[in-house]
Amino acid sequence: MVRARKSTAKAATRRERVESKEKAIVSAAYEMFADVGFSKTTISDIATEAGVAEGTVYLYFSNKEALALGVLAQYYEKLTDGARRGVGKFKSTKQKLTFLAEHHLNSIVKERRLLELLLNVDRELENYSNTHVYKMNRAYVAVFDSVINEGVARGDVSDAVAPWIYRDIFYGGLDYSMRTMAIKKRKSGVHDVVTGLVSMVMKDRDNVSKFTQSPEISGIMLRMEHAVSRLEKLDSAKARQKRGK
Amino acid sequence: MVRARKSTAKAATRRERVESKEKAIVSAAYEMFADVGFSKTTISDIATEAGVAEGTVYLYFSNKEALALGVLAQYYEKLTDGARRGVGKFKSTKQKLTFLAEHHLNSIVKERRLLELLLNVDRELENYSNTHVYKMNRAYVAVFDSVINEGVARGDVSDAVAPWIYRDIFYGGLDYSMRTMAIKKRKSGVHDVVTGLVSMVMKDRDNVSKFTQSPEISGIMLRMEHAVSRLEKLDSAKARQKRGK
DNA sequence: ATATATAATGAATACTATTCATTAATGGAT
DNA sequence: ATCCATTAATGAATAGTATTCATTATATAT
Repeated sequence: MVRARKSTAKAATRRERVESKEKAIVSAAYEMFADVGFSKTTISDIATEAGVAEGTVYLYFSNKEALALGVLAQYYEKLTDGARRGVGKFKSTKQKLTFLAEHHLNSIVKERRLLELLLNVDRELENYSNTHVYKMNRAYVAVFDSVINEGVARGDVSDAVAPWIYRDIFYGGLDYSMRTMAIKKRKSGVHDVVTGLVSMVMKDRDNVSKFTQSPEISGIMLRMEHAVSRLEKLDSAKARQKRGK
Repeated sequence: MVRARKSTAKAATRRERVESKEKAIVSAAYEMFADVGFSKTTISDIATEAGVAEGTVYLYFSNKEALALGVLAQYYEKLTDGARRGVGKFKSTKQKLTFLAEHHLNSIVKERRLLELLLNVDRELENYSNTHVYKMNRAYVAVFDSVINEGVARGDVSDAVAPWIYRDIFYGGLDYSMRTMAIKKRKSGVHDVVTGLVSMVMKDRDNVSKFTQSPEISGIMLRMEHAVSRLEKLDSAKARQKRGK
């Protein structure tokens, strides 16, 4: 940790040094925001941790909130990267969705406070749609969207619901589930949440068996079975008759 | 607004006066938190609006955050009341869920900042489960839970997913949808979100018709129909034969 | 009417984000 | 190598706000 800030000194060009200092500040902030939350970490703490003076922070970020946006940008970068990588490894829509759900849950469980940071900071701005974080968020959820669109094309996902609604239900459901799991202190629920959510998004093929085993359908099938077997007997009888003629 | 604080003077007993003053403070805070958000309203503003001195606020709430919890308690009271009333008016699970979704969405759209307040303040506390707000939250979602449990008993809702997971998906989905609608500035989506969400929670009976009209199933049914009608013809022919004997 | 307890006040305190006048470091020109 | 101009960094000073607390007012009981 002491040596971490040496990276500042190593860099050769001025530009590089400046950039690495910015990274040092963001990293320090990232760590502390994730650790004790936004309101409880002071600029002074961050500056100390990053090995700079308080005023220096303001050379890189216009205020504490802007710094939070910087942290979130880095957060999304990690998230998006993981999502893209993972989705590439799977073939079926169901597998891809399952991966995305698990990946999201695991990530936000570890850095739960950053999610809160996101929810706070986010829409204080009026022009949120123009911020960098917004664009990073779009990039992240674009991974989900493309899986959904592909799923619709393949017939795995119903097109009765708009993709953006699936998306909000998916991530809203995951985030809220994470919260209640955190409160209840059981992480056992992860699997149940993921399968529940995925099954709700997928046009569930398994439901076919539920249908065929439902009283209505199975009753009809039974009657038809009888009818057909009777028909077959008659048919073969008739055939024998004909042959016998 | 000037006259609002007269209610303080009207009360007869000391206890009543104290309680009405507490209400005045909470109401002032409620209004301002909902209006400009937590961080941008000062205790001084709240005190002025409530017609008391700054120090007085601290006689009723130990700090700003505790005041926020008081505000949220009142918020939940309203929400829960509306939810209970409305659910009572409907018979079917689908109608009840639809009502709950619409009620929630409409409420949080109007007082969106309070939702953010909730998400912020909430789990800063380690002992969140012991807070009053937590209990109020439980009371609110209990309305949903009872609808789900009833739905499962009636066969309208699959019991493959745990109620608490339905709940998090439901409210998480609603809250996140509200946010994206707020960003995109279209409130047109409300209906789509509600029907989408409700259809995902319900064991959708409408899917029966989708199945029976699907190429696979309708093909089988057609062939069976032919077979059975042939059987019936043969049957009646045989009957005629017998009678003719 | 007085004493005692309860409530309310607002100036003083403490904590932090943010600014800004001052100082240091850097890289190119001579 | 030295100087100059530009860029970067510093941290003490400022400003804003939550919170405390010594003091004052009000209400109830005797």
